[in-house]
Amino acid sequence: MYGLIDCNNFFVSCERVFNPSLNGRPVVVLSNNDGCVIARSNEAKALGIPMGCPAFQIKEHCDPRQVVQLSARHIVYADLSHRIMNILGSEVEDVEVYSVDEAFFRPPYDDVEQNHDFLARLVKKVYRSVGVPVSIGFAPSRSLAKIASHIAKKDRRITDGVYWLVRPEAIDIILRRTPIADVWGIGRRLTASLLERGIDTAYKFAQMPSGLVRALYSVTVERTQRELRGEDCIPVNPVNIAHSTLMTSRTFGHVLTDRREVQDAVVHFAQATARRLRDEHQVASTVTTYVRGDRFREDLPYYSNSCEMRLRTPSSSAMTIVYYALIAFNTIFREGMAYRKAGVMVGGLIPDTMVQLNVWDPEDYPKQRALMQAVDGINQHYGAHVVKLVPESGERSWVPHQTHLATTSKTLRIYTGQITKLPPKG
DNA sequence: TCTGGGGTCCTAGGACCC
DNA sequence: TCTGGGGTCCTAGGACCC
Repeated sequence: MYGLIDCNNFFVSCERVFNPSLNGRPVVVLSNNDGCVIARSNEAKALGIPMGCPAFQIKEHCDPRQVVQLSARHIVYADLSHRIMNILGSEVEDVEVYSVDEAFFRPPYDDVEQNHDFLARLVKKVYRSVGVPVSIGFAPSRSLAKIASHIAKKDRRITDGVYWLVRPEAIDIILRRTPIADVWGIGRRLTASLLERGIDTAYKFAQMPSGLVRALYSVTVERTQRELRGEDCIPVNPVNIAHSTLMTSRTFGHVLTDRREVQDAVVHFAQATARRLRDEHQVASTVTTYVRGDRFREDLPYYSNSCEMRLRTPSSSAMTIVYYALIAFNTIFREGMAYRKAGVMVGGLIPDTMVQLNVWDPEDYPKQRALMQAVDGINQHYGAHVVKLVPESGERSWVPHQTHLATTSKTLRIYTGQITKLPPKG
């Protein structure tokens, strides 16, 4: 049996924790550059604003003046997420954090009624202590738990925020009412393909011969099908386990053409990625830099390219990651092109305790490691960017804009890292 | 005027080997 | 005329997720 806890309209709910006047109003949270809608309150959903809607198209769905638009503050959301996951971890076993606003877990009782009561209390406890409303579903498989949690969310009044799908007859009834597109793991392409075959509900999909599903699509899709039949077979990677790739990328606030300006961004992304590597106690075997133009500007030449570098010795040192990211950047940068986005990705990650030193490597691994520890220590103490190792111009002409940041109290600005402890004078 | 960021897994096909 | 067979490893690209 699996439980799934899912935060309702998570980013909007987080903003409401700090600004209760947003309650009851249509609120959306916007992605970087205030580009797309990435979270909607129920009121905003009711106005017909779709997920992923570009901000400038909100007016096609309603009067934009009635909608509160907020720039995303992911640091705040991550923190509230941790608090919720900690509460969950203190109440149930086998928590698998699946995303910032979702986690699977094992419900504690054999009896469904007992579980329901216990989890309904958990929903209340999370709301009381963190202020974010959550929904919980539980079922024999994760895919069914997903469907159950959606019902729990939708019919909150009658479900206490908890819904279970356990008896086969009940599962059948619900699957008949579940559009195929709503099944976890069935995206746009698969939906289109299945609809062509007349498969429009989760129930019809579950009834297809497994061999056919396997032959037409893949083992992944077949597993999803078995999940709907109540079999537990999706190996959700315990996210507490290390990543296998890490990426930092941004769409710039505007198109850049100057090499220095784009390079600035690449250096910044490489440093940020190296920092995350060290936080995870991992080292990278490859570094990839990519750049691309603005896919919506037909008046500019479009160019997109990437280059992967293999490191002689896996590393998490900012100097090394930046060094390779810049070699890759210089390989792909073309004068005369217009750049709107860049990113640095590291791959082939392994625990930093497992590095094989390469005797031919001129880089002095232990020294670099000690240096990075010192840098991280200083930055930890005095605030994020006191010490940098590599030249950034400081102009940061690439920085995305965020014009709808919530005005907040000083306490919250400290809390979100907008104000940090200053170094002592002298 | 304005269109996000960060991940995972699977498969097909090529290189290479015996 | 005839031109093996099977295995592994790697990579690029597609599909999906939140």
